[in-house]
Amino acid sequence: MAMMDEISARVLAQLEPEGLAAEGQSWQQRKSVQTRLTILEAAIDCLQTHGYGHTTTQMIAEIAGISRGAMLHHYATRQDLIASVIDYTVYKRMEVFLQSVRALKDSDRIAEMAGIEIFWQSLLTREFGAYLELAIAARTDAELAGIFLPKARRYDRTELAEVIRAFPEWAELPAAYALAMDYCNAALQGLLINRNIWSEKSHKELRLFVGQTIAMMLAGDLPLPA
Amino acid sequence: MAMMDEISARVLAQLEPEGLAAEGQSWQQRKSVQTRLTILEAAIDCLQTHGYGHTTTQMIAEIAGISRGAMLHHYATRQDLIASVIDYTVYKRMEVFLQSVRALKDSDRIAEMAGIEIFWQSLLTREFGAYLELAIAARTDAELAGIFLPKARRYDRTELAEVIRAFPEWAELPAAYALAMDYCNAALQGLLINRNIWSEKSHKELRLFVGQTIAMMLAGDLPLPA
DNA sequence: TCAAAAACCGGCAAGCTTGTTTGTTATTAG
DNA sequence: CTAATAACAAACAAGCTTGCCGGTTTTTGA
Repeated sequence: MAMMDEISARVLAQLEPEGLAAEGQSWQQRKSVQTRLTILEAAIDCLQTHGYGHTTTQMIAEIAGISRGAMLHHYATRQDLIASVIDYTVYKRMEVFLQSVRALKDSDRIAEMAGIEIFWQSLLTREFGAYLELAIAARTDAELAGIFLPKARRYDRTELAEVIRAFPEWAELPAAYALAMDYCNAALQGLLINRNIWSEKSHKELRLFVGQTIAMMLAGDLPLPA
Repeated sequence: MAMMDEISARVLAQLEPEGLAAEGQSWQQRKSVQTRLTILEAAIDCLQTHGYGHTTTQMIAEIAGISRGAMLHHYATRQDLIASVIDYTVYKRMEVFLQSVRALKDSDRIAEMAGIEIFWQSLLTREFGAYLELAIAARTDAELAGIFLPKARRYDRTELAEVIRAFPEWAELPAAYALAMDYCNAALQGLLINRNIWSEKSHKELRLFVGQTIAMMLAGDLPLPA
């Protein structure tokens, strides 16, 4: 448990956004950090609720409860704000995930489906909702892609390198591990974007199936592609 | 082959958009249909290139090569146009898919991976690019969701009911069939939205793995969830 | 104490998007 | 032939979004 905490701290430090760490400084700096956090949380809400295209700076300022002028003092342009939102959502995504893993008792952790369920729950958070909006928007917005893709790839590498510490049983199957991670992400994200189209029953079945498949990979019961 | 054509015709008729079928009418009607098709194709291009949020009526008219006034004669509001685009993309998506299936020789059709490859290719089309944009936008746009979700669900039902005719070997496993369809869609769509984030190598591996899994389902080598 | 800096607020201009309106040309029906 | 209708074009008003600027209050450091 102590080792787990240490790992979490290290991983989070890797992804931690820049302007938000200084907590023990002057009164102004603490206030500034607090206001920025409020703005970023408001931006996440707006992204999740209204989508990237319909999220305006006015809207974010209103949700955050400050004037637009004050917000532009902290984030000079919309792009500056979005860049910080990306850092923040990536950070929070990993934070939520590690927190869930840490909350598992060891007995639960080893049980089948526990990892899948944590993955799935992490996709239902506000943070991932915002992240998905940015990921989709980056596909058609070259400027956004320029700042989003490097950060997304960095998150992926970090996730790959650290999840195996949370589920050490995978260490014995290094070849299958990376595949299993991608598989889990792809299947569950695909499930997510079809959430409003498919029936709840189909959803549960497919989620069970994915979990079952991963359990079989772990048991070595599924052949890997050449 | 003749039977295949007949099925395609029936399925396409089910999904065919309203104002675009009348081909043998007066000169004006033919011209009108042609212009509408040009507009819809332009809209697909814009959606795929600039995303739902940044696609403007002005932009669509320019790509289509007509004035905005002329376009608004055919589609009075932006919503009217989007609704037609949804119908049209759903129609084209099925058309492309059935066309690919029909082009398969029977020997190829039975081979493993053929179905997966067709699915994957159909996700790389302009039509599906536009469809995905609308699907994502519908998650945060209640008005769009109102017109998109019913059509998307109808497409899903049609796909489920008709793909089994193209791959009759699944008829012997009715319980697994619906699951396999959802699985295929979820995994490949999840793969698609991570296309710019993951490496090409990971992509190929995962695509192979999904195909392999489905082949195992077809062979009855994978247990189904309770 | 006091000047500099930071946090914050409100308003403004420029640009873009949408929907409407008015007008012109081409086609159809009686 | 002629009146009605459809296709098309251009201009306009209203609303929104963004970035910028001037001004106010609070905090900091010398």
